Parts: sequence; C-alpha cells; structure tokens
Amino acid sequence: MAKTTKVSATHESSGLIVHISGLLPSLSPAEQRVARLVVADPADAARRTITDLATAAETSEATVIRFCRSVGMEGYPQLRIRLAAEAARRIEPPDARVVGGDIPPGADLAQIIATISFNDARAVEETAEQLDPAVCEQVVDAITAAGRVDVYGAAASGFVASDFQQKLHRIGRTAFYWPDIHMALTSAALLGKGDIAIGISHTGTTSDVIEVLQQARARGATTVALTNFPRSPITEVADFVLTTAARETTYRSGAMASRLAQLTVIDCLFVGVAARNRAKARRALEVTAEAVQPHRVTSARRSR
Amino acid sequence: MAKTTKVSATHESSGLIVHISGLLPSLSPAEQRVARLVVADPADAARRTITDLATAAETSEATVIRFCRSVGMEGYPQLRIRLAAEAARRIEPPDARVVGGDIPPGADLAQIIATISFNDARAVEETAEQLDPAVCEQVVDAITAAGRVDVYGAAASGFVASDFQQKLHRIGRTAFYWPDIHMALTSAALLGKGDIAIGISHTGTTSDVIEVLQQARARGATTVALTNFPRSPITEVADFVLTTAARETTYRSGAMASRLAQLTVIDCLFVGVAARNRAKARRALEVTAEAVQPHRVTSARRSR
DNA sequence: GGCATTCTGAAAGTAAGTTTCATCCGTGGC
DNA sequence: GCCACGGATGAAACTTACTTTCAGAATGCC
Repeated sequence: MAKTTKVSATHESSGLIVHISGLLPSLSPAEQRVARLVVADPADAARRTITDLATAAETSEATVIRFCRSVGMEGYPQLRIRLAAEAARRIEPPDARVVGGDIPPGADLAQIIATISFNDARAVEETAEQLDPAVCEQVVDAITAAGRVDVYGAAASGFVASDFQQKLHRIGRTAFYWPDIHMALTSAALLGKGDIAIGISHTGTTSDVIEVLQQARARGATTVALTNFPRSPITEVADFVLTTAARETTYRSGAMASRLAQLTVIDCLFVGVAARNRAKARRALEVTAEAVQPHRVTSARRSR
Repeated sequence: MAKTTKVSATHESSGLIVHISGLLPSLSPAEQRVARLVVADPADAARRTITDLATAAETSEATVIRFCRSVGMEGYPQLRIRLAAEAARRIEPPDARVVGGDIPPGADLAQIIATISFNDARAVEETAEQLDPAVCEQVVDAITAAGRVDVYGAAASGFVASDFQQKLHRIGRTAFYWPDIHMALTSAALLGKGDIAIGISHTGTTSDVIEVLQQARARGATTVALTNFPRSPITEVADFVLTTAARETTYRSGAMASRLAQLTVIDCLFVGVAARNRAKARRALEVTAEAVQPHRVTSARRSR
C-alpha cells in the first residue's frame, strides 16, 4: 500500500531512536545510561566524541562501543552519523506553538505564516499518505466511464467542488456543479446508472450534500464521498469514500487546511482521469488554453 | 524579512550543500574534486572515512581537511555529521520521476498521488518561506482599515478570490468578488481612497484582472497583486505584491500547486485580519456557524 | 629567469575509536 | 559459609582515523 518506498526509507535513516527506547530495558545499567543520553538529545550525542559521551554517561568508552553493537551499529562513528541524520529528520516546527494549529493572540505575521503553512503542508502530506490508491482507481474508473459527473459541496467545500467540475470540464468530461440545493437535487434526480455523483463535505454532516447524494444513489448513480471523517453520516450514502487528513483546529479558524487536503485529492483524481486518455485530455487543455490567450498580456514590460 | 527563523535554521543544519556548490569555483582543483563528490552524494560522503574520501577524490587526507576548513567546518568528523544531517533532511521524493512534476505516461494511482502531494506540499512550504511578513502586514493593515475589499481573479484564481471574499465576509468585513469582468470593472470604478483591490493571477498576465486593478488604482484604492511571478505585468499596477512559489510544471497539468500556494497566502492574510480584532471575528464566525447548524445532521449513525 | 605565492602530498604526530583482559560483583550450588 | 560461574565493567594496549607540519611542485608575476 504505497509503503514500499517508505519502508526502505525507514530502514535507512529513521526509527533508530524508537528502536533504542524499545531496547532500553534489556540493556545493562551502564549501557542504559548511555542510551538515555542518546535518546534525550540525539543531535547532541552526535556532536560528542566517544570519550566525551562515555564521561557524560559516567562509564568507559568500551561500554559505549558495546552499546553501539547492542543497538545494531558497527561502531561509534556509524552511530554518530545515524543520530545526526535522525535528529535532522525530525522536522521541528518553526515554533512549538505552531503545531497545535491555533494561533496565539499575540502572534505576529511571521508566526502566522509559519503556523499556517506548516499545518497546510502537513494536511496535504498526511492526506496523501492515507489515501487508498485502490479506491481512487475505482473512482477514476467510474468518472472515466460516467456519462455525466455531478459534484456537490457547500460553502468552502463548494469551491472545491466547483474547482473539480471546472477541471473535468476542461478535459472534455461532462461535469456539473450546482451551488443551489434545489438545482442540485433536480440534477441528482436526473442521474442514472453509469453516472456518478461526488459529494464533498469536510465534516461529513452537511445535510444538503448528503441528501443530494442519497437522491443520486436512489437513481442508480455511483456515489462518492470526500470527507475528513471516515465514519461520518455522508459515508453511509456513498459507494466509495475518500478521506482527507486535515486536523482542522477549531471551526474558528474556518476551513483552511481542509480545503487544501480536499484539493489535493481532487488533483489526484483529475490527473488520474486525464491519464486515462492522455491524448484527448491534452488536446482539450491546449484548446482551452488557446481560447483564453487573447486575455493574456505579453510579459514584456512597458516602460512606466 | 521573514528570515530570522530561517537564518538560524540555515545555520543549524541546512544549506551546507548549497553553500559548498556556491564556493566550488573558488576552491583549488584538488579541493574541487572533493567538493564534487560531496555535493553529488552527501549521504555517501558521510559514510566514508577521510582516507576513503581522499582516495576517491584522488588526493590526500590533508586536502580533505583543507576542504573542511574552506567550507567553514572545524574538521572532518564535523563535516561528516553535518552531511549526514543534511542528506537526511532532504525529503527524498517517493520517486525520482516525481520531482519534475509531470506525470509519466505509465504512472499508477499511487505514483500520481505521491507526485501531486509532494509538489503541493513543496509549493505551500516554499511559498511561506519566501513570503515577506512585512508586506503581508501592510496588506493586512490595508484590509483592516478598508471600507470595502474587492477581490478579483479569473478561472482557477477566481475560486481563490471567491474563497477569500467569502472568508472576509464571514468575519464581518465588506468584501466582494465579481466573476464577471464587466461587473468587476463597474465595482472597481466605484472604489476610492481607503478601499482595497486584490488581484489574483498565477501568471500575472491575465489582462482582465490587470485592467480591473488599474481601474481601482486610478480611483485611489490600494492595490494588491498575488502572483507567482514577481516581475510579471500585474505587479506594475499593484502597490503591494505578494508572490507564491509554485513551480507549476506545464500548463498541461492545469492549475494545481499554484492554487494551494495562493490559498495558503490567502489564509495568512485572513488570519492576520481576524487577529486584528479577535473578539469581533470570533463572534462573527460563531454566529455564521450557528446559522448553518440546522443543515448539519448529527453524527449519530442511524441503523442501515 | 628569478622570486613569491599557492597548492599539494608524504610523513610525523595526535586524537579517537576498538579490542583485550583482569577485576568486580552478584548468583546459585554445595 | 565457601566456592565456582558468568555477566558487567573499566584500564590499558592497540589500531585506526584524523590533523599538522613541512618540503617539493606548480603557478603566476615581475
């Protein structure tokens, strides 16, 4: 499950600290002292010489070497570089307060930027990690085969829905987005077998979207839900469920990371669909790009 | 200039490779051979002993030491652990082909997901890194003080514009978004001193948006451009320029990373504005959240 | 062509890491 | 209570890695 590359990466340069903590109880007392120092501050340990570390752990160099062997390293220099690598890999967020996601009252702009971008990037990465390619594949197949694609979403998710609709439209797929609940229901009622309805709701509790999906499903259309919560109500009316992994802080911050996560999923589906028929999608994109060409000014700067 | 945190981070554990490449031409021939090996594969270099590396570079250990000093390191062990740290820090993309950003013809869904999320996350992070908090601050000030906020954007940037408009509206600021160019021009003509117009264009060449900003500026409004290209035409009609850092591959892939980067900037501005008047913004968000409450179903699952 | 300067590696020297081994200490058997 | 045993430990010997010194080679400048 997309983990092949990850596993090797893990093997290469992460997990040592975890590994050591796990081994800790089984080590001899003197080695434990060394281990505790290493776990407490890997980066610092990496900076020390073996003599230095031995002294700090109130033991001899020999014990440090033994410790290296105990945790599976060849020797001290090897341990050192592994520790340095691991310490570096722990991406420390720009600010401790940044992780939680809620912005402290006294925050300045630099801090706000750091917080938001950190959380946004995380949401994108984590969403991708937990996304099931097999489900995506099936959804892509369904979209590709569909006579018509309806995308639903309200408020912030509405923008995402409409973005997807526009993208599909640009590569020549028949897609609709209805900002109005009545029109959406009407449209859903006209769907049938072989059509597909995609409902987007961060919380998975937006009744309008659920209702529309239900309608679509009743008419025989394939239904897809895109939500952050895999056990939310919307998943009950969906044939396929795609989830985002945005740890949206409080509702107070409004939909931020969730949108980005949703858009990432949308992009994956879009590219998947486009890849199904490269030639056609490409041609369509070229034609549409040409169409807006007159609305672009040349980048040659005029004198002020 | 946003660099305070960055500088220290750079100082600590990144940029060495870049630093070395920069220094490369100024090094002596033998040192250059060493440098090239190091830059080509830092992780590998970190694994070698000084003798090993010297041999590989067809030189003596002494030269390697000189090289260490030349790049500002104390000695070889120090260089080693720094290299190990840096190599680890470079988040290696799931697949080499993933970096470019264009999806290879035979790609499967897992690969598409990896590629897109990688590029999206990068765009977000890099945008944040190069964003100037000082300029953001001024824009936030302008929005806070503005009597009216107009946000313009076409196609994909239109969604972003409309998202921003909706967000500002939710916290009680008077904001507009016009999907129609005529209405946008009309609206811009009615702006005046103390109002603010924000134009979003990834390429910075969308004539409609430029035109509207120009109009707004002529009427005395403050103008802000959000674009990926700091020297594009749109920047000429803007008092403040905010840039994204999305290396959007080809037009073929459609706007993907660029939107996310734009949204990140928007979120920063939004939070900045909201933070100016926490109490009011919070109250407004609560009220609006309550308003849609009847449209949420409880998460209690009914039996199927 | 001579001189200064920089570059370079051999060799010597120093520090770091590794192995060996004697000692210590606790455990269990008698 | 004594002794044998085995693991844990550090001192010391040893090896390897790293650093410095220095003299010769190469380069460039009068």
